[in-house]
Amino acid sequence: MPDYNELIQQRFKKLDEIRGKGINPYSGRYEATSRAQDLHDSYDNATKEDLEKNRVEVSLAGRIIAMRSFGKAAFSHIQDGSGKLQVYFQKNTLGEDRYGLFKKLDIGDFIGVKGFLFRTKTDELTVEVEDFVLLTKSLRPLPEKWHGLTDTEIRYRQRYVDLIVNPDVKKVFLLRTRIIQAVRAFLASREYLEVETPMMQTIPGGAAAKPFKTHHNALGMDLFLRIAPELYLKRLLVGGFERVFEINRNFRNEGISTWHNPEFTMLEFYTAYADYRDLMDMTEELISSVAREVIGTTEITYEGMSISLAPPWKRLSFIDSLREAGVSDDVLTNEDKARAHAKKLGANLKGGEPLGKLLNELFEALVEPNIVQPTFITDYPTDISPLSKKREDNPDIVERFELFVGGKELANAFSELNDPVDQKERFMKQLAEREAGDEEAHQMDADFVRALEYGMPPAAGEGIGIDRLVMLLTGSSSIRDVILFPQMKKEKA
RNA sequence: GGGCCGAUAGCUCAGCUGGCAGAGCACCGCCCUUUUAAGGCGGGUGUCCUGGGUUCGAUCCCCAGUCGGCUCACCA
Repeated sequence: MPDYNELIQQRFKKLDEIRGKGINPYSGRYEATSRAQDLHDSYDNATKEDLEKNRVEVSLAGRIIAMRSFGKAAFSHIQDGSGKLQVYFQKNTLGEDRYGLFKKLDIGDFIGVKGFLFRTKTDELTVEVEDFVLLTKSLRPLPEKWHGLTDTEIRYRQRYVDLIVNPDVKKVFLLRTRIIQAVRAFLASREYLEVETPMMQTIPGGAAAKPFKTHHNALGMDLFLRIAPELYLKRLLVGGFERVFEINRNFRNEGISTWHNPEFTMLEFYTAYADYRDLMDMTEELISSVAREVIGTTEITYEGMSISLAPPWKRLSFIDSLREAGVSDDVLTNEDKARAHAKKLGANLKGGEPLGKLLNELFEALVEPNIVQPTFITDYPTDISPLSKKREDNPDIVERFELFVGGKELANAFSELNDPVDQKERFMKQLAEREAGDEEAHQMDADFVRALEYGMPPAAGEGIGIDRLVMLLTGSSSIRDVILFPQMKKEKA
C-alpha cells in the first residue's frame, strides 16, 4: 500500500533521525505504575497544595493524542487504555538532549513518561515529565481533533483508527463485552453449562437460512458453516446435560443490512424439564437484569422510542395479535383468503405456501413493525415451526414465542419437539417445501432423529441475537456499530 | 439484486452557468515556559474514486464501472 503522502514521508524522516541518535523507535517493555483513569480517580480531588506537599511520583505509558507546544515547553495529552491525562514537558527539566528528542515526537506516538503530579494554572491534573521513553513511532497522521473520523467506510475498514479517536465507539464495544459477560454470569449462576458445538457442519440445520459452503480437502467433502447450533445442543440434552448454552457465531449467506451481518453472535440455551412459559419468565429476568447491571437502568431510548424493559412484559398470541391488527377470522382460517390478503400487502409469494406461512406474512407486515414495548408473541403456526412441540389442545399451533422490542425480533424460543416420529414427519414436510423451491427449508437430519429415538427429555430452548441486544442497550442504529469488524466488500487495490 | 444519495488535501468539508483547485484543523519553517480547538508570521502538500465520451477546455455534462451509506427485497 504505497500511499505514502508527504505527511508520512516526514515521519519516516523523523524515524531515521531518531535512529541516528542511537534510539530504538520500537523499544520493548515499559513498567508503568499508573493508568490515566486511576490517577484521575485518586488525585482529582487533591489540591495544588496537597500535591506540592506530598510529591506523587508516577509513570505512565500511552499514545500522544494532543500537543500544544511553545518554544521551550509543551503540554500534551497521553491516552492509555483507561483514559487520558495531561503531561507537561519543559526544556529546563528535561535538558537539551531529551528536549531535542521530544521535538521529534508526533501525535500518535507511544511514549512512557516518568514524573510527578501537579496542577496547572487552570487546575488540570498534570504530570511534570522528568524523563520519557519513545515506545513506538507512529508513521501515519491521526484524524483531526474537532470532527474526528466520521467517514463510515474508514471507520469500519480501519476500526483501529476509529477506536483511537472516537471514545464513544470504544465505549460501545466495552459495553458489548460487559453485556456478554453479564449474560454468561446469569446463566452460570443458574447452573447452565457453556459448551461449544461444530461451526462446520455436514447438514446445516436448526434454522431456515441459506448457508455458506466450504470444502475439506483431506476428507474430500463439502461442509457448511453453521446457521444455528440448535440440533447439536439438543443432542447434548439427549446425552444427559440438562442445562446447556452456547454464545458463538452463526453464519447466514443472506443480505446485509443495518440489522444483518453475515456472521453474527447468537446465544442459545436449553433447559430440560421446562417449557416455553418458563422461558418467558426467564427472558424477562435475563434481559432486565443485564440492562440494570450494565447500563444501570431498564428504561431506554431506541431510535426515538421510549422503551421499558422492566418486567412483566406483554404476552399475546400470534392469532390474537393479527386479530388486534384487524385481520378477520375468515382470513385467519382460510388459505385462499389469507393468500389474497398477503398479496394485497405486497408479500412476495411463490405459490404453495401453507396457511401458517401466509399468516406470518400478514404478521410481519401488520404487527411486527408496530410493537415498541417488549412483547412475547406466542403460539405460532406449526407450518413455520418444524422443531417446536405442538400444543396438546391444537396441533396447528406450537408452544413457541418470539420476543419483539422496538419493532424488531430479539429472541425466538419454544418447547422442543422431542417426539422422533413427529420430528421426522416435520423434516419430510420441509423437504417437500424445499423441492417446491424454498431454498431455506430445513434439510433432513437423520442422526438428529436417531438421537431423539434414544429419548430427549422434555425441554425448552431459546435463541437471543446478541448483536441486536447490544444495539438495543447501546442505542446503536446499525449492527455494524456493535461488530468490531463488520463484513465489507474488498477494498480496491 | 432493485431504487435513492455520496466519493475533492492526512481529517472535516466548500467549489456558482464548463474557464489555472479552495477553507479549517493537521503538517513544515520561524517566534513563544501554564496550554487545553494555545497564539503570531510564512508555506498548499491534490490520481478532484476509476475508465471512456462530449467540448477549444471537464472536479462540474453524458455513459460504464468501483467502493460506501440509506432503503426495498431476503433474513435473525
